[in-house]
Amino acid sequence: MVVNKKCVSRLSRYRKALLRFKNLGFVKVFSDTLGDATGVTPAQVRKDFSLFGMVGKKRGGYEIDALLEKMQVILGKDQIHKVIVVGVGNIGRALIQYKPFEKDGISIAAGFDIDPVKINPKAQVPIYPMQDLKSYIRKKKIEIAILAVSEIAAQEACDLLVDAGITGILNFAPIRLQPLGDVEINTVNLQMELENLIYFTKILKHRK
Amino acid sequence: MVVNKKCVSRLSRYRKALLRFKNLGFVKVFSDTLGDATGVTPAQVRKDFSLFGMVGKKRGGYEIDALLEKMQVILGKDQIHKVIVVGVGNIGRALIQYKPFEKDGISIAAGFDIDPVKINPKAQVPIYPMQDLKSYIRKKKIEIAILAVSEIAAQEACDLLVDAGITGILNFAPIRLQPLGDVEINTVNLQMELENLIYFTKILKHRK
DNA sequence: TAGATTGTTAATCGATTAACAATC
DNA sequence: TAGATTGTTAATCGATTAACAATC
Repeated sequence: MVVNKKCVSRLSRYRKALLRFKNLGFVKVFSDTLGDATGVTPAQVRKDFSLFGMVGKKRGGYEIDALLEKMQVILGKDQIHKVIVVGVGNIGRALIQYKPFEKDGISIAAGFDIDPVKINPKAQVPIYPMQDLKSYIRKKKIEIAILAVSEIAAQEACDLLVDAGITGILNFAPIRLQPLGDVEINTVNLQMELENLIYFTKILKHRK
Repeated sequence: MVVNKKCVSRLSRYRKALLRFKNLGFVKVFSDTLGDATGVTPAQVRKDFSLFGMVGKKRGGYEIDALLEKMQVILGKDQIHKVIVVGVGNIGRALIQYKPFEKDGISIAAGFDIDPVKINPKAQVPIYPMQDLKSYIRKKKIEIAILAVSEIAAQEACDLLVDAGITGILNFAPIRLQPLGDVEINTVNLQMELENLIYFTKILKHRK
């Protein structure tokens, strides 16, 4: 079982490129071709594939359909994943309305917020009060939550989510969450990303 | 000159923790304390500091104020950075309104979009048509852009930005941009992040 | 002084890449 | 068959950690 995050991310990238190839009418790819398309060395492609148990034919390359089918299963693309959004501020609202998720098999099932003004159970994506969070997660068997609350509220919300049985959190609060239970957390720290860019931009300038 | 991305990200983290310590009235920290607070080994803290030329006193630890001052300069916190947002869809709009940027010295100066309906030069953060992009960047000496257009429009928009002189791009389109010139690109791929969570969530379940 | 903490060097670890035998 | 490409092993690379001498 592959537990390397980068490796799994590359798998997503391969998959996307393969779908493109398939659309163009291709049936097979070589590690070389796919590497080119994804910015990865051919050796890396072959290594990754063998790690995930995807085999090709010496000299014949890899069959695109076979690869896609296997990836489908590995990445859980064989079913639609229901995700909730906790915190319906700017970011939360944007993600609730974010279209591209749909075609990726990700469906935003509901939003949650403490602010009574934001509650709207009748909306296309219903927004419920935080009190309903736990029962909703349990009833609908939600596993993944997007956490888009403020920095100060994030840890508490995280604890609630874990307690309710959430096992994956995409966190937009600019802090390192310290989970109480067994949960996978990916953090998108926008400030840090920009800070990073500012730093490297400065370096670029100095190099000239 | 440190060109390691992870290392710079840690610097952001240290800075944040140090601000917290300072607020609590602390004057010095040890690599041990700071490591604890940021989830980094003390050795890593010291290594990072020495890489950035920040020194402490043997036995005395590091002076918080001195560290912060140095970090301020390294991370460009001594000035306000004007950033533009290209693509005023769900994500773009959310980022334009995202409050926490302000206290981080990041100011969203303007938005740009091709859709005439979205243009609004009178708004608090004015939204201009794409035609004005290049002249705006040049005139206002913008260095960093947030790219929040659709996947199909992203590469072209990227080229425009680079041509106009942008040196840092925070990209939200789920593709690997292939820049024409010298530009630093950080990509936030939301689909991939969720896909990743789905994968690891599945693993967690199987382990039980 | 004795003790604690830095700063740096060396060791370790993990991930990527190169190389090449196996084989289609 | 000759040639090309996989699959895997070994080499390389880079980043993290451990260790410890220097020193406050």
